[in-house]
Amino acid sequence: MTETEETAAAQDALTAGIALDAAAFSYDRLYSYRVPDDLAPLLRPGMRVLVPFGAGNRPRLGMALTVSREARQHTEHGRAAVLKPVQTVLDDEPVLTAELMMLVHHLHDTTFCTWYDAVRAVLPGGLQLRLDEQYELRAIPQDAVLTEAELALYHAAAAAGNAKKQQEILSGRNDPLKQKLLRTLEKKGCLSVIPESRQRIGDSMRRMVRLTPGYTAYPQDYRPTPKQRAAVLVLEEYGTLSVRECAYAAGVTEAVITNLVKSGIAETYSAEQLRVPRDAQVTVPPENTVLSAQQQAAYDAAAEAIDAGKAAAFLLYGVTGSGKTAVFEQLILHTLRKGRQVLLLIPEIALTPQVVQYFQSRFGNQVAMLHSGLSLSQRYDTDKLIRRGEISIVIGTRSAVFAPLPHPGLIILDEEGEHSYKSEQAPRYHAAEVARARCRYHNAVLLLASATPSLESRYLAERGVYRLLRMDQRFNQAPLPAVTIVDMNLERMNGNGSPFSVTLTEALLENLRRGEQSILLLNRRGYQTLLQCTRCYEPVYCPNCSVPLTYHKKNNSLMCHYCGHIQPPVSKCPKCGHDRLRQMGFGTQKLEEELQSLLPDARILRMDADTTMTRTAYETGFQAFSKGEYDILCGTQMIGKGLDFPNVTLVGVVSVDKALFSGDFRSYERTFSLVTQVVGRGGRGAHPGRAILQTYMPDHYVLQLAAQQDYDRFYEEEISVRRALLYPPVCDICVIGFSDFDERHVQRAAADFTRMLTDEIRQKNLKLPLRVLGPAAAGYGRLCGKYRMRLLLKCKNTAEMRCFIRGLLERAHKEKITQLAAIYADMNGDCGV
DNA sequence: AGCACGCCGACT
DNA sequence: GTCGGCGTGCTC
Repeated sequence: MTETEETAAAQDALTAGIALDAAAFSYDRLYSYRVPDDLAPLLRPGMRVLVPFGAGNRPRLGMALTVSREARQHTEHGRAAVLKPVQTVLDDEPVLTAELMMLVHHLHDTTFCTWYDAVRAVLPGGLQLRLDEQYELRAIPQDAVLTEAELALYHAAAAAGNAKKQQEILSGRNDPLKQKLLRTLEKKGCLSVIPESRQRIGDSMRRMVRLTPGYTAYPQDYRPTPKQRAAVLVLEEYGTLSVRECAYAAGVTEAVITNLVKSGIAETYSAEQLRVPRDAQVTVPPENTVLSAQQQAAYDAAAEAIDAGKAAAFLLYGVTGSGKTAVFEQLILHTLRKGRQVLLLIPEIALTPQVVQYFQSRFGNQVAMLHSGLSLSQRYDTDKLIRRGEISIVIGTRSAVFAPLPHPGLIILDEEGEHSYKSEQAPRYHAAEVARARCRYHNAVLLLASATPSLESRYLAERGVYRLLRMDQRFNQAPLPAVTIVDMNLERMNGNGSPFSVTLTEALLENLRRGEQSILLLNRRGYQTLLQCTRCYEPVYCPNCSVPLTYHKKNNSLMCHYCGHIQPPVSKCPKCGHDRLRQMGFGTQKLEEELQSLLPDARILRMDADTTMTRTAYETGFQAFSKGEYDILCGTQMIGKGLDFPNVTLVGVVSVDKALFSGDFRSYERTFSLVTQVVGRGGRGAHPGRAILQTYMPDHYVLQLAAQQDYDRFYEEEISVRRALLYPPVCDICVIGFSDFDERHVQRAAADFTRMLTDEIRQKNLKLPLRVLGPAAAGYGRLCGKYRMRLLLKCKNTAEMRCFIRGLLERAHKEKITQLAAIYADMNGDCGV
């Protein structure tokens, strides 16, 4: 077809808008492809395709976001752009719903990611495709001239014993040289390369067996052998079984079943097998729950909004122990009765088992959990059940916000201020933002809940964006623990060098005597947190990070908590060679040890990232503690969350002082939240609780307010600081991050970018409010061997501003700054670390 | 990222 | 004259 013919024929050609996999930010856009006539009936938006891309027309994976008949697009010169054709359609059915495609656009508009980054985020987990190649040798054409290397590879492959060996020899994975040979061989006609997409996960099927209607009607017409007879008896008893189970139950091999089928006595068929448990029983009917007056008021407000069928957002501020979970439960019941589904997000994977258990005991098999810790096949099956409408309640972590529920009516974010709701990789989204977009789309209700709402959410509630619901009384009027602040300076002056103040020690002993449980918080894991030279005072640093190494006693090694580096302990200072090092600080391991020697009879459970590597460890730990198998639970912040422990009457905060000064403007907020939550763990049952807060800064207002559980005062204090210093939520902050293994590269990239930014502001005569801070080394200047710098842009997060930043990133690539260092932009991301 | 195009020096 | 170095620019 000549170009003119093609132009005429293509006036209203079927065109697909494709998001390309593995496209770098600099050339990422929606590419238009022609849909050939034979693929036109197959291709719909939300399906994956292979398309030829670039000068070499190498097949690329892509997602069709639009399929439409539209007039031909034109290039700048007015000449009709010649579109390449879609090569293969990979899905039979769309894998993305219209709503998920809306979310792809939303993510792309708001988070400086590529189109396919956004696609990957919303794509149900089990559906990730991998691109692969298959090779077929052809006869060498007569006129072909091959190089020696080409000939060698060709003959090696031709001599391979079998097809599998041949593929192995030819496979050019991770071998650029071989890749090149394969391309030239293909060009010379000696080889065909067939692109293949591999879906690693599919439906799991099981061979089932049952008796035939013929046999059931006239069993006397058949003559089974004795072994077959045994299998028939099993089938008569159970009706239908898997072939395997049947053979096992009858004590015969599967060959016997095969013969049963041959003789027409039985028949087999395949049935779907789910790789997720579906055996939950309702033991606590939610209809029986009785709410307190405050709970009822919060429930009524949200339930009314659900009935109204219009998008609405609530911030539920409920003090620790006010019974938020019961409100969730009743709102879920209400939503299900409307025929709609519910999404409940929680901040940590480790919390899912107990939360899922709570809701499964009330809603049975309608509940499923979804998080990145599931195996691909579990995710695949869960997604399938959700799409099919067999799941009405999804409980999960951040990524579950994309769960393909057909028509959610309620989305809940529990502990909404937790920073795990913000993704730290592209797409750098916040689950609350995505949830808001989903609620707008479905006219659903968003419920953000916390005992210590983030400043951002509380601010939005004040501005009327969220409706504020308050629950400031504890359920059953249980009193808040009485908090004592202990000045550790006085303890040291009085000669107490141990991590436990006299007050805390006595309280622990008292609790032990009474048979009541205690919780101890220390936000440092490991044994000793620092190894320091006694001459030059230099701590022993991680070779890859600007972080001191932590000594772990269990494996007698020094570990880095950021990059995972492990090394044997050193006996000489790496800096000055001095051979006397002293161990400083203490972590949860040492805390446990000292606690044990202080209270030899106490049964102590330690929980931190080291003891809860597996999720079951967390679950069994929590269960054992709530059953009373331990007296004391000590650990890092993870013990501050989770469900009730009614028998806990003492909460001790051993130390959180360091958290107050982590270098992030949010460090006060986080510390307040941590202390408030862990203090609120106590005194939920019959006995009143007490809390002891050890600190070297007893007068610090954050600790004072946390001790009083006075969130409102804390908010007022903190918001005035944010106003004065211009920090979120009063403005937005966009972090521009730079990183590379070479320190000078990072410095030059950051400097060049900043220069370019100032130039761009002047040139474009930018009217948007913008204040530039930095560039400066990131909190930890080096992590995992990479040097890191950052530039902070205080700005207003508008479409215009994002467009400006996007432009900067593109220009950074054009000016080759991205060759010096990796650059990312993150709106309202983490400004510390 | 990959690939082609194009403009320079070293070679048959 | 031509082969191949890699700097530059584009990718529907």
